[in-house]
Amino acid sequence: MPELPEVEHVRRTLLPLLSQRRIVNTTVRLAKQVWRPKGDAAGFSHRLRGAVIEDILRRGKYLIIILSGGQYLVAHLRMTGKLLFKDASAEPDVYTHIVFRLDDGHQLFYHDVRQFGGMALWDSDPFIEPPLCDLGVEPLSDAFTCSYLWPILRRKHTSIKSVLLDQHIIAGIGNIYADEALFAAGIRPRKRANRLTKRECGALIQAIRSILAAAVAAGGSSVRDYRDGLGSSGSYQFHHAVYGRSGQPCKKCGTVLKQVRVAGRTSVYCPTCQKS
DNA sequence: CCTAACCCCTGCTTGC
DNA sequence: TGCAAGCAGGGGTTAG
Repeated sequence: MPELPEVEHVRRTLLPLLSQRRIVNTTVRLAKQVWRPKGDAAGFSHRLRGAVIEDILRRGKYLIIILSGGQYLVAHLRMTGKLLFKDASAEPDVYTHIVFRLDDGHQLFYHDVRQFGGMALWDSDPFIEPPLCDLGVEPLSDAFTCSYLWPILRRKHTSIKSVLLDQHIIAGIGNIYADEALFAAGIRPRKRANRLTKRECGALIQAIRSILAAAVAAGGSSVRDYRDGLGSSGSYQFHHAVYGRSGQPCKKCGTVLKQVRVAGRTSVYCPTCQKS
């Protein structure tokens, strides 16, 4: 469940290690994880040969590796995906589905137990086409304001939690940070989006900003699977107020935290601190 | 257009 | 102790 903070931390750990490295060989061990050209392991590997990694960007939960020659390697880790920087002697295990060998002998492993993630190779600007062009605002950018979010909330009849998880509205929030932000803003996950007050909208934006920033600084949350580019855990899970704490006392008021299903996701909240 | 449900997948947890 | 069912969930797709 890498969300924005985890993906951003992966980006930051990998960038200095991969920058200016040339991909000398690519081995695809599970073709379905090559999303573009779809399932074409040979074409994917062939086109990557000799490409130099120039930069790594992030948009929402996507990583965009900028390559020489006008190519772009776009990765989405979904639930259990990892991009791991390995030395020359490392051997891929059964969950390592793509192996990139670099000119300095190091390797980059795409590792994904549940095989939900994947990588796409573009030979033109991927930002102007789906799925990247359809993503909503970056929540840590200056564009994430009440004047952006409030008009959207007013026309949404679904739960506020569904809105936070909708990548077309805000890019990068997943189940962990949706629950944490709603707790910090004092709003229950099942509350209808169009029932929020403008004050609550403002509080929610502030909560999302501060929580995501703190989580990035902590290297993300390692709940089950998430590891950064060097295989290290993050530490923000120790700061979770509600996620994964159903049945335990609220850290603010002591009330037992409740668990409900919202938008098909498990959601934990404090019945006292969060208003419906 | 909008919203909810389903599906993909494997490892871990739960319950009998 | 063993085994099966349930759960975890991002996002594309399908159904209503």
